[in-house]
Amino acid sequence: MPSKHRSDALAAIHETAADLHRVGGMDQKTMRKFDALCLTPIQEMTPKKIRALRTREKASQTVFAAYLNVTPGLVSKWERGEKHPQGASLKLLSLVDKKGLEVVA
Amino acid sequence: MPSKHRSDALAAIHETAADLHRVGGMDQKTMRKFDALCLTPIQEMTPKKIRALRTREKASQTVFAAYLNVTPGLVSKWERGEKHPQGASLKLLSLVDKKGLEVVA
DNA sequence: TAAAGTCTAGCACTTAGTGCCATAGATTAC
DNA sequence: GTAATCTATGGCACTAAGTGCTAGACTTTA
Repeated sequence: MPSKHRSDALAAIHETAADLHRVGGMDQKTMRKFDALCLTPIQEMTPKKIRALRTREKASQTVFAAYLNVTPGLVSKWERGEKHPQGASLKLLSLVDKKGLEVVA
Repeated sequence: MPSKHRSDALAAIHETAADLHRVGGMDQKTMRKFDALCLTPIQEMTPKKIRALRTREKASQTVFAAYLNVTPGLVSKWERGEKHPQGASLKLLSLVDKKGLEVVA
């Protein structure tokens, strides 16, 4: 069940080939919508994936939490399925998944 | 009023010079606490700073929100001071502030 | 003139996230 | 051997961040 706002970005791209051909004429300031297309899709994060991610980075829950600017207790809850990251938290986890902990340092 | 968990990372570092000298002997897997020290401090984000940040990146609220995986409405609320980003959201904004929108693409 | 993008705004609502504390199993120090 | 520290779980109460929806006004593009 993809939430509505997820498709807002996609909705912003209901421009067809006509726009694409125009991209060449855009200066860097206005080709925002096109950039949005290049966002890495965000997959859901299961408890197992989160823990695997953290252990892959060889960080304790406390340290991992510090990197994400959240509480250690929350990381524990994520890994036990008590709470489910979404929005900015999910984005941050995806970032770490893709690029490693260092990028958020 | 720095929240408690903010100092957890710092609390994890109540190791003195004795530990620091030991760092040389640590392998990469266990020098976590030391890494935590290198986290860029997170400053609070005022509405003005958020808007300045977004306009600096030349993104509409909708596109900006897409990057952060939040709703456009929330970005609007941040910029009007109706809601205050914290935790993962704040971390994400700080990241964009420091490294630009591209790093979260 | 219409269509679409941009932002504000309000309202109802859910639940993520915090704070605190107590427990217990590992490690490490002394 | 035992005290300290790190580790993680778990519970409980609570706040407010964040979502969803919708309508309005303004500006830009076609």
